[in-house]
Amino acid sequence: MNFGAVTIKDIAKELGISASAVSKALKDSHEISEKTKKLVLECAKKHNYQPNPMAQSLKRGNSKSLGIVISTIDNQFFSQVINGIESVAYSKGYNVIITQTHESYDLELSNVNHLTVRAIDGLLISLSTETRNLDHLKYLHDKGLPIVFFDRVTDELETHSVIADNCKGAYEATKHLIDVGFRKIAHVTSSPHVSITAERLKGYKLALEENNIPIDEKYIKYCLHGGRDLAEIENVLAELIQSTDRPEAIFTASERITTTTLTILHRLGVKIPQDIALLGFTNTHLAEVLNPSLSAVYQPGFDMGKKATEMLIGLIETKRPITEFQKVVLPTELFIRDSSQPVLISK
Amino acid sequence: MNFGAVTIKDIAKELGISASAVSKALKDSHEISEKTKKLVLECAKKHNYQPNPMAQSLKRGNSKSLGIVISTIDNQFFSQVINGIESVAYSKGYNVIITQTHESYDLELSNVNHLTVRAIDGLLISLSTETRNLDHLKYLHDKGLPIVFFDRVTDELETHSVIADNCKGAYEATKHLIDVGFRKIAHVTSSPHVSITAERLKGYKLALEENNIPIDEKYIKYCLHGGRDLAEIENVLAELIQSTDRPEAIFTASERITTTTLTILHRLGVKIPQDIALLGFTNTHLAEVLNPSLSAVYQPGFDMGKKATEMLIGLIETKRPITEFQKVVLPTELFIRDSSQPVLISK
DNA sequence: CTGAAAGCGCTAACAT
DNA sequence: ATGTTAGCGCTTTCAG
Repeated sequence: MNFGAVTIKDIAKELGISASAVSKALKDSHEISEKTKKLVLECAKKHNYQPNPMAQSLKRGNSKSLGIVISTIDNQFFSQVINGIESVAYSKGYNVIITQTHESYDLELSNVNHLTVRAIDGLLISLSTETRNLDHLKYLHDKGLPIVFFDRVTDELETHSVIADNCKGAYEATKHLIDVGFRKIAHVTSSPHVSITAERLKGYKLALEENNIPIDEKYIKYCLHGGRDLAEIENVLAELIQSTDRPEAIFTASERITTTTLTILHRLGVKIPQDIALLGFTNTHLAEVLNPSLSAVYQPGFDMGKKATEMLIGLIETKRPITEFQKVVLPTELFIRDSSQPVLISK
Repeated sequence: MNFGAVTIKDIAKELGISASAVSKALKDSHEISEKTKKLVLECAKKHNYQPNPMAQSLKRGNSKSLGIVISTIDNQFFSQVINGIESVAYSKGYNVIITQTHESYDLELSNVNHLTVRAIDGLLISLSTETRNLDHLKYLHDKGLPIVFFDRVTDELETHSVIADNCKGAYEATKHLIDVGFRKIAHVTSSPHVSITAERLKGYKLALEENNIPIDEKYIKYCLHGGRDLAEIENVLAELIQSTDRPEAIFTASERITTTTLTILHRLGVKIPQDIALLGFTNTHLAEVLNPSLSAVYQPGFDMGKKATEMLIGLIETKRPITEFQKVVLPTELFIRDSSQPVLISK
């Protein structure tokens, strides 16, 4: 708390004027004389006066804070998003409360509840892998809470959203694998109920179709919990590797699945890219120093956070109700490195 | 905000009783009849009553939130610390406001100010690399704000702190490098004004001394901004590499310096460990799949956050003033991988 | 057992 | 130009 805080009352008393005069002077009201203003400002500075945000919030009915719900902070992509969010939130006087779902619906529910109980002015959310029922968000949205979705979004609520161009990113990635000569390309992805899964899958299939490669469902593997635990991805990879018709390349669909796949293949002694090539969505800045250097689809995490927050604050601060909702799509970037090359160019 | 929120007043009106009765019933006061309590509880549940936290805070003079100041969230070590912090904060009903200094004193100053203005009940801080003057924290501490330091700490304030056993971690790392046969061991570290720098340097020197290796100042390189930008580390590494007496191994002192060093050496075409061996502090879960797999000193980030938060909440919630302050030291773990081996055992 | 009233710090409509 | 008052939602004496 505002320890030993000086209040408006204290200043009023010291100056022998009323509290409301001080309040008005502090916000440079036209109905206060210059002399008094100067006096008040000086006194406030002298005592390092800071308005009590609780009192202001109670009065104004806002909290100047934004809630964020993501799967986990311990993830390059999301920490970049958070950096983007903070870069605009702080400059507009909002602070930010981050909560993590760890891909669990129950945690998402309790986090959203916790946040709204704690009084936020708006919510930024990337849905958990498990989430299928959106009633908790619809309820709040109907009550008037501004919400902006990013990354894992939904069409069930009418509001703004920001995503990467997942379909195109996946398309380019798959096309690259085809271009360098692979035809048996597996796709390891998250739960089919998550928006990004569908979008990335679409891009993957598109690239195959365009190149007359039949889509083989046994090469498409879902991790229902988004790869929250290693075992989930281990099982899926074991199936692919032990398959009689083993894929030549794997295209992985998320930060965690990508890096975990690399780790598991390493442990299994599967050589990349000789035994199996690998390319995946990841924002790790270590991609070029991995073994082998990792071909990657990079998402503009920082910009995504930035854009989502701008839109959210727009929703919060606008007077009239919004009727037009935007779906912002940000481009991804494809980085070709060694892990997706059919012949390893060793250094 | 609590959108369309039901207040105590609303419940009171609906039930035809007074607001204070409702308030008391809600906290199961002994001076309210069981019958009324049941009525109130039912009504509250029916309308999904949530107390307004602003009003409660204003009344109680606390905010149930903790401020965190770290250098950056985009860092495995710190994101693990945050996970630890949240694990205890939420369970005790506190929420958490994270701010980043990006190693800048000015940002630290404005963040700390922002946080206290926003009314926090306590502060968890890892000092920025640039910070030398602690007046901003002393001032708040004197006013009674509970503060717990972690990671980069100071002796200038009398309060709890939690650190890794940096000296021992550095000692073990250096000793390992000596044991496998290196004698020319460089140390690339952060600013000499930061606590962890001194501690790690001490361990480094201790290991050298114990093995009768003279300490050579030209092998000790400081990054005054903690390696905030690449160029800083590039310069330092260039000096080491171009030295006529090039070191055989480098021991790096922080998450960012370690991973950046690996990246730069890669780009320069310096082979690890053949040309130069590398071992450093890092918490990245990708260490084993780096090229080469990276020998690392691992800090218990999660436990550090957990412990620091437990102590902070202890300070906040205790009635009587604390006189005994603890300095908790958590063990590090050394992982030997390929990057520190004099002969690479290739797979 | 229940209610009335005051007050946390700030603001704004309404006096003066 | 300045002061008075009421009230945001909740808690806590203090009366009844």
